[in-house]
Amino acid sequence: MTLNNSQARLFSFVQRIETLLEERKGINEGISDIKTEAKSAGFDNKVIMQMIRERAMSQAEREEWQSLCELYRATLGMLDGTPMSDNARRHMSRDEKDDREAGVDDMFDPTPEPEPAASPAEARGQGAEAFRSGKRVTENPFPAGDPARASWDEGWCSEAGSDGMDIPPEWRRSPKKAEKGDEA
Amino acid sequence: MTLNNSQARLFSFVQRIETLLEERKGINEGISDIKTEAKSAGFDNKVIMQMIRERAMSQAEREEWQSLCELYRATLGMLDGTPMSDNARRHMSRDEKDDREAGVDDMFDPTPEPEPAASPAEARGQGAEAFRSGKRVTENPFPAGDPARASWDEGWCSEAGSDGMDIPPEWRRSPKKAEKGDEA
Amino acid sequence: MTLNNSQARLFSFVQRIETLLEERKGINEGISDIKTEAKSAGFDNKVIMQMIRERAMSQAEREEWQSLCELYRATLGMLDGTPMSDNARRHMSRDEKDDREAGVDDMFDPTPEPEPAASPAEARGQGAEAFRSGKRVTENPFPAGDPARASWDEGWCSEAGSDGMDIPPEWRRSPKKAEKGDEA
Amino acid sequence: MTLNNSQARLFSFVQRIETLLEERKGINEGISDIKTEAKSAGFDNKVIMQMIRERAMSQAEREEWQSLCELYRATLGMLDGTPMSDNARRHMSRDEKDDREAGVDDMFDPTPEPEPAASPAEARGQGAEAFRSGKRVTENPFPAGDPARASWDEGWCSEAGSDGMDIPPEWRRSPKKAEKGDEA
DNA sequence: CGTGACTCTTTAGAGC
DNA sequence: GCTCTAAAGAGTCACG
Repeated sequence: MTLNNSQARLFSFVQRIETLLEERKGINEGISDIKTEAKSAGFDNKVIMQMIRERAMSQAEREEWQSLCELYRATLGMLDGTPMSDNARRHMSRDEKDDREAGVDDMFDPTPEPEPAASPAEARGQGAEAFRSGKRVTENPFPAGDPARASWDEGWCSEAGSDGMDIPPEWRRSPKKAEKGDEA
Repeated sequence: MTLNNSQARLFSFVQRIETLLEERKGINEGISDIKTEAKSAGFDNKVIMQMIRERAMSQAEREEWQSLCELYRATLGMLDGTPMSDNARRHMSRDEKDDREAGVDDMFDPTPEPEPAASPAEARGQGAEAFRSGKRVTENPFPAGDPARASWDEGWCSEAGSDGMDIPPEWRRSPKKAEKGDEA
Repeated sequence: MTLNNSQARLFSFVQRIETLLEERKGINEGISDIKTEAKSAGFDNKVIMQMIRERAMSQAEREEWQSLCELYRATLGMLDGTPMSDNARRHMSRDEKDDREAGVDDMFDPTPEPEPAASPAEARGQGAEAFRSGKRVTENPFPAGDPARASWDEGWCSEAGSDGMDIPPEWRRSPKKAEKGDEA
Repeated sequence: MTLNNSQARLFSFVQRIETLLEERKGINEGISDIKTEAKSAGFDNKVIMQMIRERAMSQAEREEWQSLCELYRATLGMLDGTPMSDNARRHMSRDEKDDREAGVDDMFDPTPEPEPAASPAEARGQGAEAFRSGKRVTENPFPAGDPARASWDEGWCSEAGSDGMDIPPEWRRSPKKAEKGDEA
C-alpha cells in the first residue's frame, strides 16, 4: 500500500502529533511531580521558576534586564529602600566611558570619607543636586546599609529624568545579538 | 556528600526541571515540524488539531458536544441551511424515552410520504407549529437535501425555547463521569 | 511644567496603561458574572463561547470551517453516525460546478426512489464503489435518518482519500479575503 | 414579552458577552497604542509592564518576593557581582530578632573599619567562615561597590544551605494575609 | 517574523 | 487531607 494518498497521510500526521502530545503530557506531569516534591521540601516553586528563567539568559542579558528594572524603579520612586546595584550604575554610565576610564573601576573607593547621617529627604535632595553638578550615579557617597543610599539614587535618577533631555541611550535596551549558543 | 542540605536539593530541583523543560521544548519543535509538513502537503492544521481534540473525547462526549452546539445554533437561527444531525435530535429527545420507545428507532421511516415543497419561511412556521402540537424534533418531515429541513428545525427549536418553560434538561451538559480509561 | 522629560513621560505611560488595565479587569469581571448567571440558568458556557466565535465569522467562513471538519472526520472514520451536511457536500463538489450546474440545486431530489435497507458495512462499500464510479458525494442515495447515510459518506470519503491522488483543492482552505466589514 | 424563556435568555447572554468582548477589544487597542507610543519614545515596554506588575503589589509583598529571589540567587551562585540588598538581609534575619534587637538597626555601621582588599574566592571563603562562626548575613564587612561584597554573600548563603540543616523558616514564603485593601 | 491577545490547562490558595 | 475556586502560565492564533 502506498502512503501517497490523502487518507493515509492524514492518519499519519494525526497519529504522530498525538504521540508527541502524549509524551508532552508525561513530561508535564513529571514537572508537576518535582514541584510537589520541592514544595513539600519547603521551597517556593514560583521563585524556583524565576531562577530557571534567569539561568536561561546569558549573564549580559540578565544584567541588562535587571539594570533597566532598577533604573525604571528608581525613576518611579519605587526603590523601597533598596539602593541600585553596582551593575545598574555601571550600565547607566557606560556611555561616559570615554570621558573617564570609568564605571566599575573607580566606583569602589576603599576608604570613603564618612558621610554624615542624612534623612531620606535630605539624601534625595543631595542626589538631585549631585546630578545637576554633573556627578555620575556611581558616585553615591552613602555606604551599603545606609538607608540614605537608596534615597540618593532616587533623587539622582528622578533629576536625570526631569531636565527636559531626551531619553538617554542607556535607557534603551541593547538589540539582541544573534546569540549563538549562549543558552548554556 | 550528603544530599540532605538545602543548597544541593535546590540545585537538584532546578536541574531536574530544566531537563524536562528542555525535553518539552524538543517535543514542541517536533510538533511544529509535523505541522509544517502537513501544511505543505495541503492539509489545514487547524482542522487537524480539531480532529485530535475530538479523538481525545469518548464518542458520547463528542456527540453531546456536537448536539449542544447544533441545538444552540438552531435556537439562535444560525443553522445556515444545515439541518440538525440525527444525533442531536436523539439527544434532544432522550428525556422522552419513557413515553415512547423513542428517538433513533422510529426516527427513520424508510417510506416517508413526499412532503410538498416549502419555502424557508413556511417550513419555519411548520416547525414551530409542530412543536406546539407536541411533535418531537425527530419528526421533521423534510428529507435530507431539502433546504426546508433546516428551516423546520430552526422553527421547532425557536418555539421550544420560547414558551416560557425553564431550560429543559437536555440543554444541560451531562456531568462528567469519573471517566476511567474512556479515551479509547 | 513641561511634560517633555523622561520621568514625567514614563509616569504618564505607566498610569495610562494601568488605567486601561483596570478597565479591562472590570470588563472581565462583567463577563465572568454573565457566565456565572448563564451557568446557573442551565446554559453551557463553553457552547455559548463557541456560538460567539461562530457569530464572528462570516457565513462563508463558517460553512467552510464546518465543511472541512466534516470532510476530515469522514476520512478518519469519525462520523459516528452523523452524515455529512449538505453544505459540506456542496463544498466538496465546488470544483465541478462547470460540469453540471451543480451542487445544491440537484442535490435535492424530492422523489427519491426508496433505497433498500443497508448495513453500515454495506453502505460503506456502496459509498466507496460510488466514488470509483465517478459519482459525487452529493449523490448519497440514503435519506436523512437512515443510519446508512453516514456510512456511505465515510466510504466515499475514505475512497476519495485513498486513490493516490494528491490532496484535492477542496481540502484546502480558501485564503482569507480582505474582509471589509463582514462582521455583521 | 416575557424574558423568561430559553431563546430570549440565550440571546441576551450571547449579546451581553459580545458587547463586553467588543469593549475589551477597544481597550486592548488602546493599550497597544500607548505601547507603540512609549516604544517610539525610547522606553522598553517589557520593563514598563514589569513596573506595573510591581506597583500592583504591596510593598511587603514586593520586598519578600525580591528577598527570596536574591536568597535563591545567592545559593545558586548567580549573584553576578550584585550583592544582596539590605531588605533581603533583613528578611533572612527576621527570625533572630529576639536574639538581638536586630536586623536593620545595627546593619548600618556608619564607621566601618576598612576591610583589606579581597579576591572573590577569598571573600567567598570568608563568607562561608562567617556563617560557621555564627555571624549573620547582615554582618558582611565589605562596603557597597566592593566586588567582594557579593562574593561574601554567596559564600555565606552557600554555606548556610550546605550544613545539613532543614530548610530554615526564612526560606519559606509568608502565607498571604487576608489583605484587606493593601494594594495602596 | 515578532509581538500581543485569547483560550485552556495547570497550579496555588482557601475552606470543610 | 481533599475538593473547589481563582489566578497564573503555556500554547496557539492572528495581526502588523
